[in-house]
Amino acid sequence: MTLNDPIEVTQTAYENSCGRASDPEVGGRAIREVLDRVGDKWSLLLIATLRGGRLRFSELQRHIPGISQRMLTRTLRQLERDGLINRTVHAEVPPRVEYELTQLGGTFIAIAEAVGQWAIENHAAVEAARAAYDERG
Amino acid sequence: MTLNDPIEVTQTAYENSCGRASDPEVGGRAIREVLDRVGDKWSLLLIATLRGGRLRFSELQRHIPGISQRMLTRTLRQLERDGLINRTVHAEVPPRVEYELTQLGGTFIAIAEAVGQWAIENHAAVEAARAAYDERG
DNA sequence: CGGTATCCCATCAGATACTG
DNA sequence: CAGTATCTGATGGGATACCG
Repeated sequence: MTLNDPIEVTQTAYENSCGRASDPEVGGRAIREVLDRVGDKWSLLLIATLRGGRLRFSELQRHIPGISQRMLTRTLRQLERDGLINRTVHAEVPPRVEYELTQLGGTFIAIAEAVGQWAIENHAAVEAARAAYDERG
Repeated sequence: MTLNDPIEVTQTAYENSCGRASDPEVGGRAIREVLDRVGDKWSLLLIATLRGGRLRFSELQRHIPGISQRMLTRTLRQLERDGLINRTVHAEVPPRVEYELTQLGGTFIAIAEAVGQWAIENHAAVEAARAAYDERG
């Protein structure tokens, strides 16, 4: 499979990726690979926030309430290392640093969309399930 | 939703979910809610593994190499509490316990598919980006 | 078979202080 | 402005032993 293949989720591709196919470990590793990359507390949110275009450090901090300076820096560095975002330092005083999704990072937006969408549609059901479970003890 | 439906996300729904809309915090919470639920090391993999139908505890353990008994139990309990899987205890000796996706859990399969698919298509590019980043220092 | 209970360590992540 | 450095408590998760 090449990088230029269209993104379409075929049954075969899924079987290869999710643990019931001939080699169950392939899918397990694939899923955990991507989770190790963007399954943390802030990565997905950062990708989603950068969807609209480049933003500078302080703008990201404002767009993502609750993130600490330390975690913003760390998450940005990790995403940069993984090739999902670009970091541009402008030689000015005061310094200006801008971040934007790479093309590779852009391919992940569909995932972020799907996750956000699922949350909106189903969080009420999950809350209800929790309440029921906790009440039963 | 059936398993073969494409993942379709409307622009409006996305804007509501990903931090550039009128209330940025809504999307942030939505995404982190679902990540807190299935963003851990094993949940998504478990959901993917249960896609093909009900499995008992020991079968799950065999299907997911590397998971400890403790983490399998913990993850199953959490997913059960959140209403994503059902746990059925058969009153037999020796005991038999089976797990299966609920309807709500089934709606999450599309996410698992998308994540697995993305990993397969892009993990080579990510590896290359990492190597390049690390070489530059 | 399908779990619990306990111990232990690595990593995560917030707070705070400092810097080019 | 955009970080780095350090400290600290919280959480994650494996290993092991035991149980109904």
